[in-house]
Amino acid sequence: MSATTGTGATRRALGFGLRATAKVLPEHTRAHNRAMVLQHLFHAGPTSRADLARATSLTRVTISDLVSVLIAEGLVEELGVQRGGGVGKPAMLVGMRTHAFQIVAVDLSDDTVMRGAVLTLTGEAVERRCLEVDDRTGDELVDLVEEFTRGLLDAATQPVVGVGIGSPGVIDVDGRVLEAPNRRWTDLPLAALLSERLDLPVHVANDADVAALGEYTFGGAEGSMLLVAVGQGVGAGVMVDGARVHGVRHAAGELGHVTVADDGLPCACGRRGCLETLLSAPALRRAVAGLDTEAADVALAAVGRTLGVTLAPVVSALNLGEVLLSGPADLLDGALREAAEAAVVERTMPAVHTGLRVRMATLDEDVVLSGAAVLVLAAQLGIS
Amino acid sequence: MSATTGTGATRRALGFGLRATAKVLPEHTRAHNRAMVLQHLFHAGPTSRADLARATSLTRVTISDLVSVLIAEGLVEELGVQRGGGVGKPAMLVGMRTHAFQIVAVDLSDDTVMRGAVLTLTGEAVERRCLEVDDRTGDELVDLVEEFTRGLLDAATQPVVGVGIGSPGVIDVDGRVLEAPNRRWTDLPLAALLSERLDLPVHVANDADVAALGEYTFGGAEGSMLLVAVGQGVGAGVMVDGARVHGVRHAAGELGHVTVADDGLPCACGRRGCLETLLSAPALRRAVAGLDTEAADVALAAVGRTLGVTLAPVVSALNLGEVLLSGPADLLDGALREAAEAAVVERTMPAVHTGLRVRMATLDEDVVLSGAAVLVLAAQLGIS
DNA sequence: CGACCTTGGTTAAGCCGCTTTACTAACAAA
DNA sequence: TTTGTTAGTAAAGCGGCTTAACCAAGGTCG
Repeated sequence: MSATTGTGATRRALGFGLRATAKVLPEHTRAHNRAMVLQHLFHAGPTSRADLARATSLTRVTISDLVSVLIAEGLVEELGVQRGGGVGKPAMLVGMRTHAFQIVAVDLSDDTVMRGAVLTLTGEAVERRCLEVDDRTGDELVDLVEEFTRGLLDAATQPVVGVGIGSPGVIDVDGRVLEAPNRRWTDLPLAALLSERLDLPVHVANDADVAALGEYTFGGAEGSMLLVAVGQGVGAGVMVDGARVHGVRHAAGELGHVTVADDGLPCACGRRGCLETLLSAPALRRAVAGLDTEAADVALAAVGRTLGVTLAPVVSALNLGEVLLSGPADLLDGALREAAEAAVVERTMPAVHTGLRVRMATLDEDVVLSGAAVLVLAAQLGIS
Repeated sequence: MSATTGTGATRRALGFGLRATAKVLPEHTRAHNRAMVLQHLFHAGPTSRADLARATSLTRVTISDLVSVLIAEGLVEELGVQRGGGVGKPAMLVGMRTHAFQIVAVDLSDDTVMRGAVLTLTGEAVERRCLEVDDRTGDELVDLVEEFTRGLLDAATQPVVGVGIGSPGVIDVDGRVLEAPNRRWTDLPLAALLSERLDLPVHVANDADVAALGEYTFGGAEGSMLLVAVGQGVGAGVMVDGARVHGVRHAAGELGHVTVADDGLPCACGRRGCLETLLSAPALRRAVAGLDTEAADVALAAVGRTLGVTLAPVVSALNLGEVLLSGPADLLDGALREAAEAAVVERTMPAVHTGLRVRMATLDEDVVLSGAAVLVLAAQLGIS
């Protein structure tokens, strides 16, 4: 027989044992290669057509064609010839028009205030807004999000590619909020709803997942990484081999309610000793309240160690390259982080922990907004 | 701008922040759709062209063309008309010729004896062989594997699609053994070497990873799952959203040397309290030696609980659907398994553990052989 | 200085792979 | 027997990439 090589088809588990793959058409080829070009321009900056061809291993002909379409769409522009090259005809640089389009991003991770921004395609904030939530929940909260988003859309000075939203809760790939107790959202198709009302592509995902995505694309994080987002609670976003992990019930990353202390404090979830009872902004502030620096560091290190102990099996199972901490730096970036790193290193084998870093996220308060932007970039342009 | 939708391009992290995607050509479209057809025939059995078209959402024309090629290659055959249908022309069933090709699989997970088999495409063993290793290591062991494989190839009664090997150690995607201390293999391109010598496609992967793959394809396991392989040590294979997890340094699944006891027994790795000091066939046998059934169950339950405590964060981070245990059933399938399941459930939130099962692997001693076969099926035919 | 070389980019022709449309084949129901 | 329904094939067309051949615009070198 001929040793024909099949593709590594993207698979998805469907119920019991049935695997579905989607058909691929010639135009998907185009979409893929187009995304590859945009991806390159996005990360490497202005590039000549010839260099694009070399980078993608497509031919100059195909690249030229592709670029001409992108120029016609306004996504790309010619930037003049590259001076000072060697022999041969000097190259014409083409680059993404990163400021000619904008993205609206909304961060719902805080219970009390929603934050939003108008961003360029490179994630620079052009306009920021905040809005008190005033204990609104359920449909009322949806209306408020819509209104808030409309305001941001009005503030946009360029065509908007789409809206990205990071929200707490369990959210499926289509942006349906399956469960977000604090918001009183259950099985709410938030993305579809807003997309309909705003007549724009809207993408919704879990805030911690989105934060991980943001760090991956804008923060330079590795493709196998876990981000621990510390706020009113704890969540995590996980990326494996460059792809977001969703899990069987879309609940991947729900680390806040793993038991970490056998006779720990009671938790809001009804059980005892959850990670969240120790590691959350309020819990940490309580833990260090009234202590001098030294004593506070001891307390923080204890929490850090617990985090490290909890993450060691995860790091081993996935052979992660990085663990990022996101949240209040005064609490996390110090004794806590160091103790967590030490514990992970101490409790894993060298093959797993060599090269591993436990570090702070680089995007600070904008992680979720940036990540929400990546959600849009990835879905609309294939960039991440 | 036009709201063009990009593809979810397959990405891979390359060093720091650089992402590479491979170009896609029209013929990749073909390969993908071809794999999809084979995949369907493999899992659903004989199917008419018209049903294949409906299942894949390709047109009957394309399916007919694809099938005719597969028939010409000998991979597929017509099986006569489907009797007793409703109105209309009765359909001609086509099916994979699962017995017209064979796969050679080798299991190197045991230190002392290598096991191998000639399998049909559905994983049925046609011939089994064993060979004492006699403390051979390094190049000598490679030669022995080659000789052993040659024997199996000679025993094959049908054309062989390829050779699959499951081996302990850290192994990269190209089948290069980066590190396998007990075999004295370091940075050994085993797959390339054997492929060259045997003039056949050879695929090599970690034994636990391969076991997970086997359970996924032949054992009906879910797409987000972790398999704990207990033998002379402990390893794990992880699948997330239907794809194998490799990790940054190809060391994903190395759970044996996670610390689980703060002042535990000394481990061969030089540290103390590794999971492997409690959970391995020898360690378990020692633990229950001389105990009556009840006392043995208490001892096994203690280990099971430790395993559950270790896995709880992993299950939460990935929202796994299943955890499988593979190894000696007399030790694992009972108090140990139940305690592990109880601990995972007890220590994770409902959204994570509802629907989760901790169960025994179904393929018993053949897991690694079956998995090695899947390695070949996936690489050569796109089936998994 | 002009011929030649090198590199960037475009045009034309061709192949591959899918779709739509239109056809034939084979059966059940009326 | 006619009609309707479903399976499968044939022909034409379109999208998307490649190769081959070309022009453009600069260096290098005799």
